[in-house]
Amino acid sequence: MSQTIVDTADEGSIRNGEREIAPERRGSECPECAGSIQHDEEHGERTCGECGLVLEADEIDYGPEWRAFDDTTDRRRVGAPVTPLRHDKGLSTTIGWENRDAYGNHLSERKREQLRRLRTWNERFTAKSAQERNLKQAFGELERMASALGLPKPCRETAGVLYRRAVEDGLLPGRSIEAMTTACLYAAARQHGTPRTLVAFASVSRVEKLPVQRAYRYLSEELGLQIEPADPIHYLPQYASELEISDDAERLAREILEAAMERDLHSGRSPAGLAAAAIYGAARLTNERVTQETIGDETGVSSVTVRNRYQELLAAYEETRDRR
DNA sequence: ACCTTATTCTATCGGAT
DNA sequence: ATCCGGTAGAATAAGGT
Repeated sequence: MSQTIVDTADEGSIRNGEREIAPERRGSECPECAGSIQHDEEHGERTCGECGLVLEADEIDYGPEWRAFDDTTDRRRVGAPVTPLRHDKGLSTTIGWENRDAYGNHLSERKREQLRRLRTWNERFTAKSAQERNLKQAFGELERMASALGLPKPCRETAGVLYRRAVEDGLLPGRSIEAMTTACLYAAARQHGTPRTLVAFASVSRVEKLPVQRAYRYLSEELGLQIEPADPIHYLPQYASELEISDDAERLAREILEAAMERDLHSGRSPAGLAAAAIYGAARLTNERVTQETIGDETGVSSVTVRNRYQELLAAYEETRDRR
């Protein structure tokens, strides 16, 4: 949470001119309804507590930078980040099997005994660090995929923790590291309410969708993960920004989805599809020109699904609206 | 592991703007 | 000319046996 403070302090200077955000938006009140702004670090968003308006998504990661920007030697920001993603340095030693010294001479019985004990222990340590190397590689992959998908830090950490548990519980044998890391990240993203579709993960991962899916099932089964179906509303911020939809439309889409959920229109339907359809419906209501094709391309949902969903979504929305 | 069912996808077309 | 809405059949997901 200390990061939250850093963010708000830096924001004014860093973001000046970089984004077209009206000054009043940086305050703590929502420009629409004057509700208080919640800084939701987990979702990487700043949202209004009252109306759900998302002011900013996909925030900058404020981790340590490892360098100083000014001409002083002050490296205040340097410091080891304490994170579950740490691993050991992977250093290890190998001891040869021959009972000879560096000149090829035979060793005394006493020395041989000593070497045997050393080998035994070295074996144990290197076995351990082999696992650490495995973790290191896996964490590197996690970072790569997470940043490709714009997933915030807490989410990556959860993924790291999940992966470590998976390794410790011996879930890895018979499965590729890639598939398992991807599965962990997928699970973590859903737990954190920043879901991405499996297809999206497959596109940044080095493995196909199927092994990832298998690994995910296995993972959630074995670790007893309780992950609820993704909430379509969580897809809205990313879709809206990819499609360059106005804030108004995004908020409208949110209302549409809420109305739909009241009527249980969402059960059995794919969350991503619902979100895409809500965006389309909202854009249509606010007279923003977006074709079903474009939505489909950007969201990975087919245009057929978009049109099938958006009509019933709008119907539900209008009904709820009329009752007020 | 296989089967069932509901949902989504691909491909396609006629009609509307 | 492009977009929309609908349809058929294939593919896929999830649950049950």
